[in-house]
Amino acid sequence: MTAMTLETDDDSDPSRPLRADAVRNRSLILKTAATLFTEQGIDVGYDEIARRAGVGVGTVYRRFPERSELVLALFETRIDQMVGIGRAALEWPDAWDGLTWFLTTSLERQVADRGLKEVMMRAVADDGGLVFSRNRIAPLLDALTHRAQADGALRRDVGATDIAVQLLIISSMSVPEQPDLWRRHLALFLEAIQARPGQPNLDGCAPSEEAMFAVMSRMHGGRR
Amino acid sequence: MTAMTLETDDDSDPSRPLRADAVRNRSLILKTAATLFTEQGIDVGYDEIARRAGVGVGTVYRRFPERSELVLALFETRIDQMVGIGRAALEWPDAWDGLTWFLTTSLERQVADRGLKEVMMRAVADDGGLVFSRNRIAPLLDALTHRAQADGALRRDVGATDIAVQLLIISSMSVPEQPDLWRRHLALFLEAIQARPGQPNLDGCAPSEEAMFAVMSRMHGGRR
DNA sequence: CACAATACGGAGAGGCTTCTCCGTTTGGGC
DNA sequence: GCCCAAACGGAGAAGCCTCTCCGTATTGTG
Repeated sequence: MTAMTLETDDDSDPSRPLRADAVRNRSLILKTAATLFTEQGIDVGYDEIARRAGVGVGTVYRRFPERSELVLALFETRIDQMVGIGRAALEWPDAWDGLTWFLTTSLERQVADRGLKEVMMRAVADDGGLVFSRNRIAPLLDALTHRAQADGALRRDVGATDIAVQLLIISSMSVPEQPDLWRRHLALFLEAIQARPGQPNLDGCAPSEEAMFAVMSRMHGGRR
Repeated sequence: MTAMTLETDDDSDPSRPLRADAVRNRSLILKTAATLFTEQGIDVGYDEIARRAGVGVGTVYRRFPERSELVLALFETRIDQMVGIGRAALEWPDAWDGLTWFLTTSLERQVADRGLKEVMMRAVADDGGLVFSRNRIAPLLDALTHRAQADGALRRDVGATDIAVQLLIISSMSVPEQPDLWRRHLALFLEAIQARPGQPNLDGCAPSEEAMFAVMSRMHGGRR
């Protein structure tokens, strides 16, 4: 399920391989963190990860001095998949259906995985090591937006950042009490952004990058 | 600006009046907290309040052992105003316009006052002393919803709780970078919930009280 | 098998809150 | 003006993080 591909640690000498016990512990930590991140989000304490992995805190810090290294090692493949979904959506014959499918599928994944949802949010808001995922997904959403507008299906006064903000907001609507609540509100949003004759124009303009950052970090409380 | 009407403290003997210095400090604290709550939200540390009011922390804790007492003392009148707005909205000749006006006006107030926004959220999510405000506003939103539906202006498959959830979510969209962003998204939401011929039906059902609670507490991180 | 080099564990330092407690000050009835 | 109840201030206890450090254990190489 998880990558193991990254050379996140042993910063000094890249050739020196990890000792056998270190390798064992590293994957123990990754496996444990994967579970904890999905269930409780990417802010679980290192102490908790260490305890559940049966290692000392020191070991976790030694292997992943930056939390973002741990997060990246675990979510890289999932972000790759999101990018894949975006590209596939661009291939759909109908632009609107492609956009719809992209939003639905992204949300399905984010709703099932609290960690992923947070990664997507922080990817926008953080100045840390997660920005890269924003840089990979934003152009896709842009392309999907423009394509649907060119097609006359999406209203011209909404921007990709409007959609991004709503996407992340709607993803916060998944609660155990009513797991499909987000689908209703996605449906409502989709109806709202569909181009329709005689539609009044929206005031203002789509959020700037900075405004979107601000909304996102406000939304989750914004750690570190 | 603030109430001073509540008998929040001196729990033991209600007859015993506060000493002059206590009264002076109490209103100092209220004045300071009013500013801090509006600017930084209702979770500012008591230490901060005490420092800015020029009193000791002990004094703040003595006067307001429960944070909710302090919050209530400060937001009661503002909540009264919200109720007033709701009632006024019900008087509008056109049901849809009344609902629209209510949502816009509530949001204007919440956006200008971080504390108020949080109070409205917690009023929903908390089991603390704030539930009462939820109990006062919910019936009004209910009435506004039903009225607009009876009028054929509001689609019948959205519930008051759908609107409540969106209301609070949109209020989180106010950021200094783009202070009017929320207006765009309110406009979109309003278009989405307007009744229109040949509209597809929404799946699922409006959030239960519990689901709404859960969304709200998740939204802000949910203290205490 | 010996002995670096490497890695381990977890106590505890440091930083942040919230909240308590008690020695000192202040108020106001007499 | 005296005196005690009432109120004050703020040091510090307690809880909860993150992160470091160092004595001990494990690895694998010559």
